[in-house]
Amino acid sequence: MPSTSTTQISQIRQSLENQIDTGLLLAGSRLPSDRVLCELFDTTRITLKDALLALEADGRIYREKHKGWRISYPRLDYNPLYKLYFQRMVTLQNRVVETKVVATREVLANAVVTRDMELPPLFKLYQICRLRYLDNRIVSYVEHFLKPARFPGILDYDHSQSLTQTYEQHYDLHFSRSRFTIYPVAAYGDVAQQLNVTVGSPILMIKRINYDQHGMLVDCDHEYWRHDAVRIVVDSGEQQP
Amino acid sequence: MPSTSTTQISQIRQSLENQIDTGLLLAGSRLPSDRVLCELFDTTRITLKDALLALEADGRIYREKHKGWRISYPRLDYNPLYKLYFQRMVTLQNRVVETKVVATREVLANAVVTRDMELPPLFKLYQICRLRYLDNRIVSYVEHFLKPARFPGILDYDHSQSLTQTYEQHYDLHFSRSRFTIYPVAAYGDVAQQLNVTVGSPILMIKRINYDQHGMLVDCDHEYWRHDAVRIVVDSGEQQP
DNA sequence: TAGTGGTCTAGACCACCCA
DNA sequence: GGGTGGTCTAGACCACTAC
Repeated sequence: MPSTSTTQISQIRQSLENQIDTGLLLAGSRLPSDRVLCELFDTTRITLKDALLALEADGRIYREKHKGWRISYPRLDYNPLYKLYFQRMVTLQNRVVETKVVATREVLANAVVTRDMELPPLFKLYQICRLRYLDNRIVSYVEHFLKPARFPGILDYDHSQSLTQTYEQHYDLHFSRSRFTIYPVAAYGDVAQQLNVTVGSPILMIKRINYDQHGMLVDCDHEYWRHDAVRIVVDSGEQQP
Repeated sequence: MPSTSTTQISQIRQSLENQIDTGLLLAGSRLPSDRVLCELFDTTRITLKDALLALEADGRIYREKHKGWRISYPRLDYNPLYKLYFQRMVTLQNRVVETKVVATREVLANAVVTRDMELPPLFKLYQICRLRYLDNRIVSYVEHFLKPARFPGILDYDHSQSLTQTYEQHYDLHFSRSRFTIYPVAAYGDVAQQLNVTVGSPILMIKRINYDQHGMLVDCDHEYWRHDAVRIVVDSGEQQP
């Protein structure tokens, strides 16, 4: 049976968890300030923080920097085998997605991207950086890296809509296959800044390497997800729709 | 560009990260005790801990309860589309897996399992709990839930080998399809205890619901992975081997 | 038993958000 | 400018491991 640890940290966590489970604290609602919670549980800010961090790690609560803790929303199902525009996958779950472009530029491929995309050294790529909002809340920061030769002039298009759609309509490009690599990391630098989370917060990274209809590697994505916002769903033994 | 934050926490993190990246600290080697690190970085245990927690969240270091911090090993590639015995998937990556049975029993299905397995209320299941060791280190705690009618007498078998193999050899059962659901959670109760990690540590949960060759739902697994030990790899647009 | 990590206290100052 | 969260100090005791 689950051992009910009796540290203060566990007690505070269980108490808050209980309030969430029983619907006393609804998704999106804000927790009282940490000083108030300290009084409530008769403890110090550090102990309280440990309890909140555990709930954050479990995806039950989340925070935006300097804006307090809130109850997490249900996760979005992310199915890498569904060859739908991301937008459509979201719509099918009765949720609303919005995309904001934060940067489009030419960059030198870094070590990781060079290896992943099998590039020669000192290779220049197009980079498109975007933020994704789910039901009006930031959920992911995405960096696309494109081989320029395959996408002349693409930086001039509007990228607040589906990039996949731009590929199809303007570059006669259809993905034949993609390789997804998914693992937990922490938010540093740009990622922390763009997602507006504390440095070191837990993130679910989804890397994607895409091949066109001729089997050529054309681009790759780095998606950094708020780790409580998403859930990977994969059906084996079935063909994808 | 990645903004190099100048808090002590970030400085300590970057310093350690650098030592790891440059090979001065090798996978598996132990960090000095926290008191020593405090002296080294001229700071307090709490500040140091924040830096270590960030590195843990990023999967760069790990710990076993009361046994100090160590440098993480490369992640295992986990491909849900490969219909191999788990053991074979590991062997192909030149790594060694071992399984230890920690419990076999009959249990009442809890709310989550009842919903996931589409069971009536108050349903009894067989439960097999196992620990997986990768290269002699604990990496995951797995709970299997089996419908008893499909597996008469299975609790009497030896389960330190492949369960899939036991299914095939003794119950003429072959998986036709499986549904994987993967998301980050925190370690509580049994999970924390069995994995020997601090309550609230980050975990990657892999849920599996399995169907036999007649399309019947026969069992489900809850796999709790040390979140730095694994990496999900999915190829879309290809048939699985 | 010594040393380690885990928990906890009671404060402080700073950075940032919002009114 | 007041309140919030983020960072940081300088200690303490306890639980557990390894010897």
